[in-house]
Amino acid sequence: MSQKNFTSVKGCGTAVSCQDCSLSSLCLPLSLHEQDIDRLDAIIKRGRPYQKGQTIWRQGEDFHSVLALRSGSVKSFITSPSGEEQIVGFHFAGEIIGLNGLFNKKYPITTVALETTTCCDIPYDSLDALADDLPELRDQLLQSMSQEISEDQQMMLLLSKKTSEQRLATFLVSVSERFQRRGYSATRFRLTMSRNDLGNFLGLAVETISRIFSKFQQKELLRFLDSSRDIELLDMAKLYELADLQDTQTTPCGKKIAG
Amino acid sequence: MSQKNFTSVKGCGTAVSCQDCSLSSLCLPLSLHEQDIDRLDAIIKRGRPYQKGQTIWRQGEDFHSVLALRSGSVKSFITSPSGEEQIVGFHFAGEIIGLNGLFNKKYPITTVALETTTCCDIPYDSLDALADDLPELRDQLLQSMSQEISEDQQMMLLLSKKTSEQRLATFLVSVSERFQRRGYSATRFRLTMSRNDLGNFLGLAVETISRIFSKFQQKELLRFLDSSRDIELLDMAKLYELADLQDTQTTPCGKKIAG
DNA sequence: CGAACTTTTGACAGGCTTCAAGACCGGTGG
DNA sequence: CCACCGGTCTTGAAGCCTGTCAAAAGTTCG
Repeated sequence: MSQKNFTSVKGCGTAVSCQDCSLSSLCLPLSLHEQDIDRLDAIIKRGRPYQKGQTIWRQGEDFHSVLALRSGSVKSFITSPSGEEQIVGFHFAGEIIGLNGLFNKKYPITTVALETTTCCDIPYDSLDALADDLPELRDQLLQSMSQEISEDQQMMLLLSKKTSEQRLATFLVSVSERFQRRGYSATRFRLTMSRNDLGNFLGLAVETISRIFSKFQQKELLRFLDSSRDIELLDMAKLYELADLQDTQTTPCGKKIAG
Repeated sequence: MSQKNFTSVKGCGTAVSCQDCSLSSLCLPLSLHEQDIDRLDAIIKRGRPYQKGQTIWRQGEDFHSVLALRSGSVKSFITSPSGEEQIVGFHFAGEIIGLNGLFNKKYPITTVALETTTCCDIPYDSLDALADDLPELRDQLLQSMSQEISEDQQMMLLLSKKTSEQRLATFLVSVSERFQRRGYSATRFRLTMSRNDLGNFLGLAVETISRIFSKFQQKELLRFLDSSRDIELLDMAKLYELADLQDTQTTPCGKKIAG
């Protein structure tokens, strides 16, 4: 099964500068002046891609930089002392991850690539220094984190109050909105995470995820294309109704594009 | 039933400046110079106390300021379109609330006093201006939010993976640590929230909360003093074991003192 | 092509919710 | 001071949603 186009990022090759990157409007929605963007551009390191399953950073590791995802997708999870794992978010191209390593200067989560993933590495020391001069950048960082808090709290509501059907509907609608905002189809996309990951994230067993997907197909709310990972949403209205979503500004089930 | 001493805050009357406030080491853990504290002090407004049940701000309201709680306690919750409410945190004296209103310039949560509560009002415009000059203050704000993200994510794990007993144990141990850090007893304190609030927060029915408390009393893990709100923890070791807590830096079930 | 993994589907069980009723508590007024 | 009332808390019984166990079908990749 080949990677679908709508999850890949074009026009942002390894040599491209921030200013020319097609993601700049996503990962740099702040109103930076051209020269400021150049300064940010100067501190960014473009590393080699992470392969599927590769760990980007591990919980407890020293915090050193934040990453702007240029293509691909990742999952982040926390691990309890007894070994229980909880996925706390999926992230796609155009999103910035790792900011929550700020507290305590250690990454509080483990982040793993769900597919081949490329990203821009932004050393935090440099970012911090740059933020000294640029109030807009500071605001951007604060807002990103503020938004993440809201999203996590909506996840708390999901995990605490919603039924399995509502949870999956919420997830699908949220992901749909994120893709749409990024210019891709809102109704057809690839789920790069396994059913297992999905269940873990939504607080459900794998089997339950599978069952709800089957039920949704019977109800003709959605269907799968070539594989069980390529999905088409057929009845957005019903899905939205099921989801009982807060508003269009923040959604649970992973972070939207900052800003 | 009179208010227990260990939840009240002494030496921080209405006329006291930040510098002399007994909470300064809690709500101002940042390494501000004396003159900087004076500047912060100057922008803080000390309003009249909120009564039990009174709303401090409502979800969707325009964001204008953050609050430093000087005494009392509050609960914060989000409301879904269908009216479902989810408590996302309890806050006690020495904690700063409202920072997550930053994103979108609206409060994403409703906050209500659980008892008579006094607080310092910090207008965000002033705080923002002050942060321009004080890198330490900026770091403090970022770290507070970063910490809250970690705590919310541990709540996700709790809601997604833990049993009812583990949830309640986690809550008790977390609250205990927060009180201890503030200099109060780690084993005897007053639960200012109702069983209903507790259940809502932990994703359990009121009846379940009640049943687990009974079970914990049978097991002699804890006992209640005069009322069902005044608790004494008898077996911290067992409670910790049950809780399966991440580490001592961040705990779910509400925010610790920032810093 | 085969091994390992993922996904689906069925049967059953269990933890928690729901429903119901009674006990307890805290505040009010006679 | 005490009786009363509304709300909170506790306890029991029954039911359901979701998890667990098991097995088969589908998918991926060397």
